[in-house]
Amino acid sequence: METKPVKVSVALDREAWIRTAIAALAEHGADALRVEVLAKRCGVTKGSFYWHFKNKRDLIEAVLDTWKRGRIDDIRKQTRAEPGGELAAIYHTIEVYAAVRNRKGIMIELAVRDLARRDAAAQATVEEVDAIRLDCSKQLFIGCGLDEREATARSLLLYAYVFGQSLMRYDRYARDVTSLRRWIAEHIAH
Amino acid sequence: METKPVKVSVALDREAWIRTAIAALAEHGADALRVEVLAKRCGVTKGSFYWHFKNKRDLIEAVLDTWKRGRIDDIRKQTRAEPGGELAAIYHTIEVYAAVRNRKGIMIELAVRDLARRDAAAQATVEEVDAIRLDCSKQLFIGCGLDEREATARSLLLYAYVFGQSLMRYDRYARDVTSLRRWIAEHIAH
DNA sequence: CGCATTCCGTACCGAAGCGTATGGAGTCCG
DNA sequence: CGGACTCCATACGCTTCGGTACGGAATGCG
Repeated sequence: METKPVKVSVALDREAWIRTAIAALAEHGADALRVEVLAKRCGVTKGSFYWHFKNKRDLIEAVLDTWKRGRIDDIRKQTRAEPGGELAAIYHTIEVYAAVRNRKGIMIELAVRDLARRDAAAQATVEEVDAIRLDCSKQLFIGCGLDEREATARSLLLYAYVFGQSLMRYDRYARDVTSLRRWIAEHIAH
Repeated sequence: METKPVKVSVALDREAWIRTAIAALAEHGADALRVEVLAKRCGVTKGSFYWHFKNKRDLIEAVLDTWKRGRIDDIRKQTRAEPGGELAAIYHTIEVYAAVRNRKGIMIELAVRDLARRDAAAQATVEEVDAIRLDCSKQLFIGCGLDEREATARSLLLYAYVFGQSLMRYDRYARDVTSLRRWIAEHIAH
């Protein structure tokens, strides 16, 4: 019982490392997960790191787990649409990933997907999150009255579009990017 | 004049390094561009590398340049559609990036885009290629009779979809992935 | 007070990375 | 034959990274 405050403190510091790691992931990509670099960022040294984590792999898996839980929570929130609000939820999902705002979240998303190309655990994490995302989005489309096949397809198109769009820079491609995005969002939604 | 055969040979070896680098890029991602690793792959040592290249940066820019020229050539070919064949060219473009086949090309594409997030030169290269791709694709849609706004939007949607789709694993998402992809391709094309 | 636990700093090791210097084998050419 | 040039191997220095070992300050607790 008396170990409770201690463990809380430990958990906090471990969480601080994970938060710093995710921030580094957002700013410098997947290869920014270097122990001494993160230590400097935390204002401590490696000694602290190897107290809280078994090794680098331990941190990576903790980061993946934290990221996964955060994504799943977000998905649940966005999908918890009252009947009749499905279309609005769909538009909201598209807009959340529309570059400008939420840039940090997008950068993390891309960094994790980059990790997934060389790391089986990251690959599994991404697949799990994507499966939930696709399914929840599909339910929204079904709630709009679409049949199974169309809902499935539109859901995949939605996420493939938002991720692919975050890989590109099309500022100069069109005069009115906002109008462009709106057309696409409408074309995906219905 | 007599230096001609020599220079050809030199160019060939330099090209061999670049080809090896691009192959490593496809297999192990952006951080696979390491001098000694590539040297082992080429069956030589660093001594050869630093004869053909000033430094690692020199190789990266050569790789980017080679990739850029290859992409632009491909785009020109795919877009050189005879009048009336625009729609077929659009479908072909989508199918080329549909994961299964051409996996190597997709992996290179993702690796270069990963580089672009931390490297200004790579960023510029990607932007240049994307600009041409989007423009050529837009012309195809215009050739199908669409107005400027819709052609612009569908073109962006097309490329964002194919890139984003290559970031995901949706094998288990639907029973008939082929049917899924066909629905989406038709929805993007018209 | 004194001991144990928590948390972190320091020092060190081996591996791997980039880049340089230098020599040497082969080739071309007068 | 002999020099010059091409291409690469070897050896080295420097830095960074992951990981371990150990010590020490701080804190809590009997």
